[in-house]
Amino acid sequence: MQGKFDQLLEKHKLKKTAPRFSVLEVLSSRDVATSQPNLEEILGKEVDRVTLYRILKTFEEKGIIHKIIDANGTANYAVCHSSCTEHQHRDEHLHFNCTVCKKVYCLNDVHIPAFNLPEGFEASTINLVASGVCQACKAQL
Amino acid sequence: MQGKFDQLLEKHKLKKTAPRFSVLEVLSSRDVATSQPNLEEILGKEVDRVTLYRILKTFEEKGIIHKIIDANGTANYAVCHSSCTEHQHRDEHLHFNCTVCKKVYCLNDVHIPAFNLPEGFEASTINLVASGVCQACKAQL
DNA sequence: TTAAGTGCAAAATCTTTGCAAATGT
DNA sequence: ACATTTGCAAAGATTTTGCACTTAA
Repeated sequence: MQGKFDQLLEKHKLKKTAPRFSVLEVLSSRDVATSQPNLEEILGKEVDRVTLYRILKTFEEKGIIHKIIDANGTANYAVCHSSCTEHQHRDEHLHFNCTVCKKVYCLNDVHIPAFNLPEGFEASTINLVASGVCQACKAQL
Repeated sequence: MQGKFDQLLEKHKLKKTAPRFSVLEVLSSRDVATSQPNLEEILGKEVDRVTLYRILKTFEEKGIIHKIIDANGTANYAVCHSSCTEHQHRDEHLHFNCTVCKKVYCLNDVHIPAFNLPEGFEASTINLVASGVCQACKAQL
């Protein structure tokens, strides 16, 4: 299904280049968010490190992928699940950061419960990251 | 009230040095978390950058301060509000990251609501960061 | 053809490490 | 006096910038 990426890039008026396809392939082949260092490792041969920075930045601005900062401050990326646009990201679901395998799971089904902010505060984005041991890693203990 | 810091350092078997007092003074004089770059700026003359890294690391390990990674992946620090120990941090309250003034507020009064993790996942730490415009900044618009 | 995108080199930052000198107990 | 802690210098890592070359449209 190559056409999927074609459409995606077209939709955002981005040129269909080899490095961009590589990035999309890696990110969409995974059910978890991928850290930038990890991406570099995987794409090392095909995509220049600087190009990767620029692609990730562009994709994020266009709403194609979203960035999750994990507990260590490392950027992780995942293709946007629902309808992110250039103007508004909608990735307000729970992320789970496994401390053993370092994976960041996008738990799309768990929605963030409501809470009250003090008078005068207004939130535009909410980020909920839980850290602990994931399903898979716990099974191996 | 100099004695407060003295006690704090004694309690954790840390030597009472000038740089450490400086860090504690800055952090506790503020009701918001302070970013590391900001700390460097403030302490630039009195504390070496490397020393600052080490102090922050030590303090965090001892449970004297806690680290909040903001939406940009930058580390922010605040003195622990309640009873953090070397073994367990209890900073599971909401943080509010203002996109205008960049401050990170510790909203100790807003507790994180409960949510259900999928089978097999177990969270040891929870981090909830809301981004938006804070009280003070909104008033100035 | 030409604007957008890439890759390399190099600058600018940020973070860590090693070690001698200084400091608190 | 002795173990800790600091400050400097230097290595390592990360991120950004500039610019010539390449490529998709």
